[in-house]
Amino acid sequence: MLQVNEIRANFSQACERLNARNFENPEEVLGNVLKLEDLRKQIQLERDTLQAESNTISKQIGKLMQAGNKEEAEKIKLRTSEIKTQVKSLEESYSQTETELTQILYTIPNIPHSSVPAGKSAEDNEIVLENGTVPQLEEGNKSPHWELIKKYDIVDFELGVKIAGAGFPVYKGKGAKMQRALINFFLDEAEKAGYTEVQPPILINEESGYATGQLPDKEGQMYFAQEDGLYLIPTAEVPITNMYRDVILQEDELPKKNTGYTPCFRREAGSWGAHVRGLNRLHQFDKVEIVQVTHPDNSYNTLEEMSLHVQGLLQKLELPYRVLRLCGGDLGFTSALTFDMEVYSAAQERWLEVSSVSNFETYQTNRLKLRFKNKDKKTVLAHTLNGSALALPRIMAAILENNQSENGIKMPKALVPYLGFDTIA
RNA sequence: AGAGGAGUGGCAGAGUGGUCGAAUGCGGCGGUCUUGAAAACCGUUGUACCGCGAGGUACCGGGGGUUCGAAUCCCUCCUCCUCUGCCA
Repeated sequence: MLQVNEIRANFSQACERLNARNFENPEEVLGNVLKLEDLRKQIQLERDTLQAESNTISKQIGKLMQAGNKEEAEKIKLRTSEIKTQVKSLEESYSQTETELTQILYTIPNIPHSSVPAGKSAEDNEIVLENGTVPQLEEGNKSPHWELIKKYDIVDFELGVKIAGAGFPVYKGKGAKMQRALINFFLDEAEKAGYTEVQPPILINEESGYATGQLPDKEGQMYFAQEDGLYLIPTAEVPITNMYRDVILQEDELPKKNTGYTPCFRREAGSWGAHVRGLNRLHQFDKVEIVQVTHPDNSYNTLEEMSLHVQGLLQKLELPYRVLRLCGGDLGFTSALTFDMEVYSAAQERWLEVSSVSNFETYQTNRLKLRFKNKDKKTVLAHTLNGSALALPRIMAAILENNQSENGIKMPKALVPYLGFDTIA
């Protein structure tokens, strides 16, 4: 959620940046925010003044009662009942105004960083760099992963359909082992990079969903357990970042670095099509996430650091990849700047997104009330960042496709100690 | 899941209708003393919002109510502890 005082201080700049992500009528919407806040302040002033008077009178009544002067006390009581009705109605318009204000703020996405290119869709994303060589597969060994997993019997979609439904694969044998190996590899690498591992709940309450911005924006994309009012997490970002909700840190405690492995659940309603075969898009998948809470001055250095960490993983897995700077139209609702990492999937002959590394600046911390005490002992909002490091299914798809040959599928060296085998044949 | 008990400032813990934003202790911060440290002593020490300021308002698990006035009384929800039951 944007900070109103920031909107006020940088109004035209905010409007201009929101245009970069195709937000409609920023002037009108942000203007409304300011108007509503002014109104809120005005109502508060009125209410507080009346309340102050009422408090004073109440104290007088207390003294009179103690002195035994009941008559005088009854007399001034009249005024307080008058105040009471006024305060009550002011109270109502206050909370109404405040609700209206937050409702609007919930609909406003984060303001894109100045480096975010304007653009409508993924096609306008900027390619920052490409790394690694795209393998040339020989004819006859150019199968997409959905054929390979059948051939070697390592992932079974039909079985998943029987148990749950489409998009819930069953990993079997070496396929299951690959999952476990990747999770351990990613967690170990994150730990080496200074992240503390956590295992959070994978169901979250409504408050957590609002705090990191999945609600109300992505309501329909999360599975919901009606009976208990809990959502299945779409990413570990939600529970991990929410560990710091309502927390005031000391400046020297920053940065906070956490990593966690969780399953992730996405309903992805209506997004089934040609490009979502096999492991490309699932309702349930595994992911290791990295999350940082930083000083506002450092968050963009941290974003770079996190991006390099993810790239390091891809290099160790010997996967060709590229890094994209997302354009305004493709930028997530809560993000100020996002880099996507895509690996090349040699049989599908296309790039697959495997990680998204984002800086949310204060957009999340404002809702989280995640702050720190700076050197001047002032309490200020921290910045949050997170990134996938990494999401498993598409990594698995790319490893399978890129390393296939007539002798089977060769595993990346870095993974062999975790797997206990070097080939799937 | 049932019965009982409890939720107060960083922590411990008092307060059961009026001057309580809240005693006291510990911790933290500043100072005196000391070559330095410890001890001792003195002072200070929550958050948010409104106001140019003086200052004001709200917050004692969350929400609602009674009252001129609520940490204190009532309702409701949540959490924790103890016992019983169930269970990976």
